Amino acid sequence: MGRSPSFVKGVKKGPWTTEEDQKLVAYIEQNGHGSWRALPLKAGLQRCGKSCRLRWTNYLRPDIKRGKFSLQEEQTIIQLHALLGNRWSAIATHLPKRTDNEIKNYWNTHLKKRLTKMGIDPITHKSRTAGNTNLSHMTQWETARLEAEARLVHGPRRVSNFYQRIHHGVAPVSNKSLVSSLSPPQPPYLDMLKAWQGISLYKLSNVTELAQCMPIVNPVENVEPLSLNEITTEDPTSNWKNSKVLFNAPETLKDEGNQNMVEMSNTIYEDGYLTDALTLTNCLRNDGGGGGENRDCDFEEETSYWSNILDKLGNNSSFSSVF
DNA sequence: AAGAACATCAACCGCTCCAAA
DNA sequence: CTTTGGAGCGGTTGATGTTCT
Repeated sequence: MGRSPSFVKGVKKGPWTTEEDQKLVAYIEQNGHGSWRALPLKAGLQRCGKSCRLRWTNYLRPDIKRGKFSLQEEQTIIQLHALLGNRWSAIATHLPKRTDNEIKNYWNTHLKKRLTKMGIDPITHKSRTAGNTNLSHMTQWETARLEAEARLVHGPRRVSNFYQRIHHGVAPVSNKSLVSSLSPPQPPYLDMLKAWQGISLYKLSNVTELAQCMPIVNPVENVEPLSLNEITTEDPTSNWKNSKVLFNAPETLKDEGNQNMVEMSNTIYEDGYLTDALTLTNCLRNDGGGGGENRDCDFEEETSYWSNILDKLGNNSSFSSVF
């Protein structure tokens, strides 16, 4: 694999030999990489600094996990891709020991094809059939989602259900699309996604920061479920900052026509910071909206609702500190 | 068995970002 | 404020491996 070696101005290209690898590893272990540009000369390599950096970060680094991606890793990639698009480095920050290059390759060679096969657009993460008919498009969408899950999930599930939820909405792939995706009226339960979009637009300078507070943390096994309604606090931010177990409440959401019931099961997470977009949404709603309840409202009402929330965020220092 | 077609993934290229001068 | 250069990112390439016909 790789490319055939070529020599330009004494700089070697193409696949690395074992000897070159050994030289690079030995040098970095002893001296650190320092300036990549200066490294090849010091390490006795006829490579450019860029090539050395790439070889080290994508292959030789000791903290790299190689081999097959686990189911959880796959789901994490899909979730994050739905939110971040092709921001591989940001996605890689949530997959310990995996490199952005590896994730990118895995997406292009496996996951993208798999989603396409399932009838899901790998760019928007929306069902390709959803817009083609006026017949219950959410039903089709849900069918595609369930089919996707059935194929993706082969064992017991205890992973974030953010994937499920985000598939009901627009998957932003850039800051620009984040902005535009806020404009059109959407089904009320898209508010989970809107929460993230709103925060990213108002509180974060870039999407990478958003990724860093994504709900991808270690699930806690064997913890008794809490009712979503048990999460009540005057200061919602302190709730999810300090709580260990946030919720594990089964929730039923209705689609926009109130015709199809969609069962959603939330997952318990353990962490000291924000763990789930729905938790955020529901905590913020304890000001009278009621946690997790279905809300039928028009776009204007939604806009006003989110303006209030964003005002609240702006006045809350502990919230800001999380980000 | 052999060639074609497809899949995989290490590595390169060109671009952007950002800190330092 | 502008310029410069290093580092990093995402898209793409192409050699090699695998499957299909």
